[in-house]
Amino acid sequence: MSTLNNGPEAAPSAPSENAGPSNFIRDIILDDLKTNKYGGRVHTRFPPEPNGYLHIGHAKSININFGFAREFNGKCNLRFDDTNPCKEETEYVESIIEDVRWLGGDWEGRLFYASDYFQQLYEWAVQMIKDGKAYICDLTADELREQRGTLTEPGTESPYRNRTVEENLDLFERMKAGEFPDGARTLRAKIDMAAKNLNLRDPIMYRILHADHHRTGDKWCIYPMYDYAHGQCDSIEGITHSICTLEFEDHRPLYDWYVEAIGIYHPQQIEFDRLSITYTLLSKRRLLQLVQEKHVTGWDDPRMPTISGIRRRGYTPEGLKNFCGRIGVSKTNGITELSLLEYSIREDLNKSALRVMGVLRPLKVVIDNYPEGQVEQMEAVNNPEDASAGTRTVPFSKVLYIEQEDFREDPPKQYFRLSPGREVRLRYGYFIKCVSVVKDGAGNVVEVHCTYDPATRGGNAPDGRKVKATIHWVSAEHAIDAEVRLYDNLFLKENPGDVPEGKTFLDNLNPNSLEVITAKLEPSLKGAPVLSRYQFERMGYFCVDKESTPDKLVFNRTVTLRDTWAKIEKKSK
RNA sequence: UGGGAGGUCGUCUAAUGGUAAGACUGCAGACUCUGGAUCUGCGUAUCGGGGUUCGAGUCCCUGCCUCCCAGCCA
Repeated sequence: MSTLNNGPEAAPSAPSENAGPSNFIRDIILDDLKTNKYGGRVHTRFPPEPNGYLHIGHAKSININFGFAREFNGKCNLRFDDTNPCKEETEYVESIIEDVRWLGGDWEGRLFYASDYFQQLYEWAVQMIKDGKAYICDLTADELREQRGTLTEPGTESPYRNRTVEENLDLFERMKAGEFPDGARTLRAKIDMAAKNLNLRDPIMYRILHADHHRTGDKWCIYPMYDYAHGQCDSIEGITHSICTLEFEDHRPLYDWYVEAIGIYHPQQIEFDRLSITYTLLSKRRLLQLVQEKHVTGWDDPRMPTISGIRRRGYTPEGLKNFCGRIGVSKTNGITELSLLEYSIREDLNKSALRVMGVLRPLKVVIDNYPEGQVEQMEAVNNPEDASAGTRTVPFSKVLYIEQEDFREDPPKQYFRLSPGREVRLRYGYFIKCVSVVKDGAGNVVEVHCTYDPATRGGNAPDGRKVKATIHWVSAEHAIDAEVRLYDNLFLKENPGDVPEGKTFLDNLNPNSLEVITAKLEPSLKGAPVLSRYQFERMGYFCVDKESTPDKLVFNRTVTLRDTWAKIEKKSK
């Protein structure tokens, strides 16, 4: 660390300059590098099963696996764990590829499938049979379950455990040839029916499944189990650090057992904690249920925590990456607050999103002393955080819309916005003062009349007087309509899975997670392309939805801005 | 009551026997043509009990709590 010779030509110090806070996996890698355990290599893999769409939890894993590869000048493969033909589909493969790429994962052409290795896996199984390490078992699923024992009691050995090698070979060959129906027999590893770890009680290596596989079609009717496949796939690909989630901790002894039994290169499995976020469900099974039962419009519904959903919602890869950096990596199973995710997204959007004015819930304002028919082009800053984003003009005229919540006939204490007799600034416009209101039959204010001060053009008063509020607006004549979809949490409870007897997570669904309104937007938004992101000043970040058309703009609210006033108001109640 | 893994501010993460730190949240304030952003300040934590040590979040013993495991799922 200390360089005595720290002149300009001094060698760069330790490779961990951009490493950020430490975590236990990085420590392991660093240590392996130091001891030259893998010849200086770092090679990880991201191994999704194509049985659903990727979600934020996977983003964490992607960041870890591709991140370490990048950090240590290593490699990260994308590998589909497709050993169960009954659940896996090409649609999922395609969405996963798109999502990993969007998140910045670069597999550099190393796109693999467990199914690429079916033949090799089969040959190793034959080898294990010949070595007396595996046998064909005729027990039914029910019988097997009974004989497995329990958490506290050992299992009993299968009556088929001691078949001859010849008989096992013959039966396995015939299993492969399709002679037996689904479930009739299995190939089992001969380990120890009394093992404390249930995974070691003669686990199943192959099962018979007469099902079409999304890639191999009907070539196979026997399929390897996850445990029998995963370590060997890692081994074939030369993976050094096989990083997975905590629930596989119990499987590591089996992972190790297989690669040792076969006698091949032995990668190391390392487990970290799965991500959970408040008010959010991250379980493929339940997300699938939400889709199938149409509680949401699809996997990419912007309320879904899927990558495709949050992409459509307007989240950015950079924001997600920052979030992953903040949550860290450990082995404690905690629950991360949604506010941290939202903070990370806002942080990125604040730097990059163009500012525009849009009125979500319009209230008509007439400026009594503004010349009828006059239109002025007001100059507005596109992004105060980025001068290079430049400026644009926004039309100003006699009749405007402002936000309903920016006017109060009876303003509470601390309310700075427009109210009778009070002067506020229209952003990039003029100071206006409310002189009267028009009400409907029910007594609701439907129109506000103001006067403007021509000397305040652009937003500043030459006499130096101040206003306490600046509000956004659009010119009624020039505004364009847009559908805006306002989202709230999909679930009402911090932990959606926390349900009383007889209820399900569906009972925690937020009935108001989506509100659709028609907003009035400044005309510069005309033709905004799908997926483009904006900040509607003072309201939040919004993203053009894929259903948007040139004739009908559709925006999704990505996330609101921090709203100090809402907090004050809530507190005073 | 078997095996495995964990327990540090409200939340997430650091501290690798030597001053318990950072971020988010919350609260207070400054600034502001976004009640945004930014800035400043404040607050709260080592699961309990023993022990080793000059010194323990860290090592040892013990107790408590939480999570995972009995798919021919991954």
